[in-house]
Amino acid sequence: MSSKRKSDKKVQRAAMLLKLSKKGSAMTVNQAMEFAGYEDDELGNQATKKAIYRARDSMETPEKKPQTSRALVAVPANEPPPHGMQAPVARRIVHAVAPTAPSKMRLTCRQAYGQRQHDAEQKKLRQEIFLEACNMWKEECDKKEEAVARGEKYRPKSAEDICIELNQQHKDVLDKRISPRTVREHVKDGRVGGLQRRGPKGRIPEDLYRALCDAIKSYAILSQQEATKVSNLRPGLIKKLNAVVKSKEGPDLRPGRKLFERIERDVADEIDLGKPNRIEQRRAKWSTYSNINQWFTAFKDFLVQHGFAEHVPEEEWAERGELVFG
DNA sequence: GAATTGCGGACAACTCTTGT
DNA sequence: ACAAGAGTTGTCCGCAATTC
Repeated sequence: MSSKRKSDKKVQRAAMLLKLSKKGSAMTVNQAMEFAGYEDDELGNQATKKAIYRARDSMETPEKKPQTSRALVAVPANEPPPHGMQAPVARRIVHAVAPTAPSKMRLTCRQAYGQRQHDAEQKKLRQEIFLEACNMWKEECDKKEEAVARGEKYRPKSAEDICIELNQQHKDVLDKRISPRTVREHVKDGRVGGLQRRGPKGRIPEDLYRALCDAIKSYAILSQQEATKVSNLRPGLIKKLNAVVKSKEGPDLRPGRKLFERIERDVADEIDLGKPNRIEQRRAKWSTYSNINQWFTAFKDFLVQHGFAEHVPEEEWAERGELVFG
């Protein structure tokens, strides 16, 4: 077989893989080339890639990519959900292995709370890193502009490189990397404030929304300190929030659990609505009168026993106090 | 060849509808 | 009244094509 025919076969194989991968999972052209038998040094060849694209396009039109449900990972009970559940790479792998919708598996309360807290922390961290990337790239763009104005040449660091650098720096703590695509868009549009949440804007003004978050946070923290309302804290809060929504004039808000869930997501890293504050509960227990009294009695005995102080008879306490140091 | 951009799917947050 | 699913809409971001 001639080398040309061999190479044609590889192009056809890669094109077929690329086409088939569109049906259930996304495969990059490089991956298709690897599977088709191309060597590592051939993977960067643009001409070959173009030939593969042409071959793919000349094949019959692939079926429309089916809608896939979110990747759901089964988590053993009583264990927090694993980190990295939402990594984009993982999503694609799940699609490739199971294109049909997997049956949903409910998380336990503890897993769900753990997941919410983890998500909120990740959101904050990602926001900070994203802002840093935007600032860095903007600085590079400004430098380039200034250099051009002076008639000089300046090769700016690319958004891609900046993101690679930051993602590498934070790879141990960041589940989902930041994308240079988004950094470029934000800087070009002059957007400040970092990543915005997806979806339409809510109807509640920002200051009111923050006030609601603070109110729920305070209420939850106080309840947790009592450590007595574990079982009904969440539903109780939903009912109270609904009552507030219904009683106030302003934006047309409908009562329901959705608003509460939104607030819960936003404050999840600061409180945990599913558990009593055991540490606070213990602290409260320690700080009772009898405990403090016991500590001081023991401390008094220690001081007298080791000769740091002298015990005063009870009838002289009013005049000299309970202990005399010296 | 590296960097950027257009396209489109995925996703998230919302509203609306329907069933209980 | 409430829960759950469907539908809608705006944003994010991966891929491939295009530009520099």
